[in-house]
Amino acid sequence: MGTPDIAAKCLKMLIDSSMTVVGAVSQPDKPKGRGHKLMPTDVKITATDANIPVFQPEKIKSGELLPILEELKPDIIAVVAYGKILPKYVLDFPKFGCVNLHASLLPKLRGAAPVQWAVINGEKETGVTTMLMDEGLDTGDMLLCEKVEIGEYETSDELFCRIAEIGGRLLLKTIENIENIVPKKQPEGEESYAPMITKEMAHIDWSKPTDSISKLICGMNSRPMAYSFYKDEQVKIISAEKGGICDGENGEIIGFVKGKGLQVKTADGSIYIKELQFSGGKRMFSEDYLRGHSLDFGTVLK
RNA sequence: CGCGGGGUAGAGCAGUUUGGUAGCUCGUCGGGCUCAUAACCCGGAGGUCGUGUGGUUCAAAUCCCGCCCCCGCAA
Repeated sequence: MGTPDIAAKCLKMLIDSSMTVVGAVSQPDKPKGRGHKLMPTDVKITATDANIPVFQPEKIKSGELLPILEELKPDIIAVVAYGKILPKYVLDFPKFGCVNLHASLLPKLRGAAPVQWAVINGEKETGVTTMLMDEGLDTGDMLLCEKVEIGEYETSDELFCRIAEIGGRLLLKTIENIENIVPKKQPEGEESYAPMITKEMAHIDWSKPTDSISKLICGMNSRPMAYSFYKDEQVKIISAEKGGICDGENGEIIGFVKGKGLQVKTADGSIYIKELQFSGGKRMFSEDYLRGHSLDFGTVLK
């Protein structure tokens, strides 16, 4: 059971393994993208390609999944970013339970956006954990886990990519050895949460320190992308590099430094904006942007 | 039928309203200057203006029609 790309990647790994995948469950297709076109979910695409039956119930809380479970008779259910809480009747159905892959070292960063928050918080490492699901939010007993390092300027997207790979392998390993792995309770007192990322969280506060802004920019890449306002116009800051101390107001565009980018002052230093994107425009290096547009230096980004 | 912006030289843009010589900044190549530092001056190369062998016209980057692609918002 799963929905987006990471789930599809795991599904693909399971399909290619010695396991028999009897069916896939995904969120219903929703209109998305420009023009509100109905798009199939990534899991649906992968499953369909492999001729595996796909089910997309609107609701599952009140038993909607039961007939499907009874027909497929799964020994185990793998869940990756499905997007709905699983009710007890589903959790209890398979002989070996429901195994979930979560992109953090539990009990840290439980919730919807563990990868982004690991980056935004400036963690040096995070990881992936597989667990036996219970009715709580990422509270099940842990099966296997693996650490993953986070690079200095690594974006959420890049990290996600690596985590999908590592996580997929871990999930496979967990399922293959499910009978021999002893579940461990999650240690208490170390819980933290990673709520869904909202647009507002991506709004850069230039009165914060350089490190924290730099991490926000990486963490919000590529969705929703950190942003600020230049004279009432929204600018997405795609990538940036940390810079040294300079004079000026927080958020002020100090100038342009060749090979680095637009220098903007922060609480304790500055940041060089390498790539940016104005609304309606496409993303480009700040150097390229300045060839066709003029920016007033001294303007304070809000 | 969600709303909107755009495709012009290697890059970023103007020109389209009011059809009539293909323009600007950067880069690049050649030369000069020697400090004015997102450095300056002079000169050169580089473009089927997304696409149709589309329509209108004496004449289309510009007006009309079809198609392709990119991007912002909203979901």
